[in-house]
Amino acid sequence: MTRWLDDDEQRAWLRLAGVMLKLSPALDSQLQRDHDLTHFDYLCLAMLSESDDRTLAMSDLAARTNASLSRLSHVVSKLERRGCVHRTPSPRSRRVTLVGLTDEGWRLLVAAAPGHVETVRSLVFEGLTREDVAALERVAGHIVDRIEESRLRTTGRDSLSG
Amino acid sequence: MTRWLDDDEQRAWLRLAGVMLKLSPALDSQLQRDHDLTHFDYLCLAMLSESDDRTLAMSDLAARTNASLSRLSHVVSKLERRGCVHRTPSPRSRRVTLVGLTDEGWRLLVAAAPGHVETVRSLVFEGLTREDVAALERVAGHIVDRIEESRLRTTGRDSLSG
DNA sequence: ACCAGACACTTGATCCTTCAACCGTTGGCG
DNA sequence: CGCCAACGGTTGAAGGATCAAGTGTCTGGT
Repeated sequence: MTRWLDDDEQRAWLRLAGVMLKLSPALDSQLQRDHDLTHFDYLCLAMLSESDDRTLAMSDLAARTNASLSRLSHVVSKLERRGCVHRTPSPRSRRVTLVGLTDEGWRLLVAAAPGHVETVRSLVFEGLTREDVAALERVAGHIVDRIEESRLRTTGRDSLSG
Repeated sequence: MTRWLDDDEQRAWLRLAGVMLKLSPALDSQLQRDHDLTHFDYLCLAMLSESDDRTLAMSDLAARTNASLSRLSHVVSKLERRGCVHRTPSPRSRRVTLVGLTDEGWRLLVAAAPGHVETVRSLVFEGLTREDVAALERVAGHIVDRIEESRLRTTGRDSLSG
């Protein structure tokens, strides 16, 4: 019935699980210690900083940070209390709310970026060849795409395939 | 000052972050829905099932699941309440506690394994070449190793390097 | 014009994870 | 022997993520 993983796949899977289990905490821990930020907080600020007017709709920001709207909403509330971000109702449509990076948020991002990038470099990229980096991009992209597809497959239609 | 990421690295990093952000929840969600298990719960049961006597010391299990002792302790308590696992003081040393998989835990694992493996296969391995799998193992292993090293570097000695 | 359903979000409860503090045990050293 | 630092593990509180349910808005069909 079940097609189990062969030895190569099993080893690769164990390692990938290791990355998920260890890398997130490692990034969180550095950012938390140095700037009282989660890695996800940082990602939100970073994505906003790269957008026109440093502003995005909640949905767009959620898509770019790979997060659920619910998760994002909680985090934006937190960042808003901290003065890093502000919500505005969109003039285009009354159901979208725009999130904008404040000067305070920009300053925090600028302060946090070097340490974070240094951590990423030293934990991930240091010692990788250009081919490794290319392979990483390819495989990681493949996985993200497959997850995206499967989400569409299960939320899109439920009644087919029976 | 800071050595920023070049374009290739940045794209690869964005994708890897995407994997961490999306894959864990995807695995959790399937296991949660079908068997009321976290991916981490599952990993604990799986690691125990592959050990002699289906038993490990807390520290060993923590190492194999890439978890902190604290996290593991909470989870083992939960699995214990559920009857999947039991704690025993070790006869060898009074400070280690042994965790053993119960028959109930074994049954749960056997029931959950096919669906979980199917999910992993379809989200990760389907469509990857053998070279991709090898690259994944190599790169992921590299990252885990670097994190391990850096942990030793910062917890081992604090007073040196000044 | 109307209504059903989808969309864009928000909220509160619940659960999971982390953090700091703690306890008893053990190994090493004077 | 007696001390102390490190080890192995547990706990409770605090913060983060998820889930289910809710609000208000927009759209498409009739």
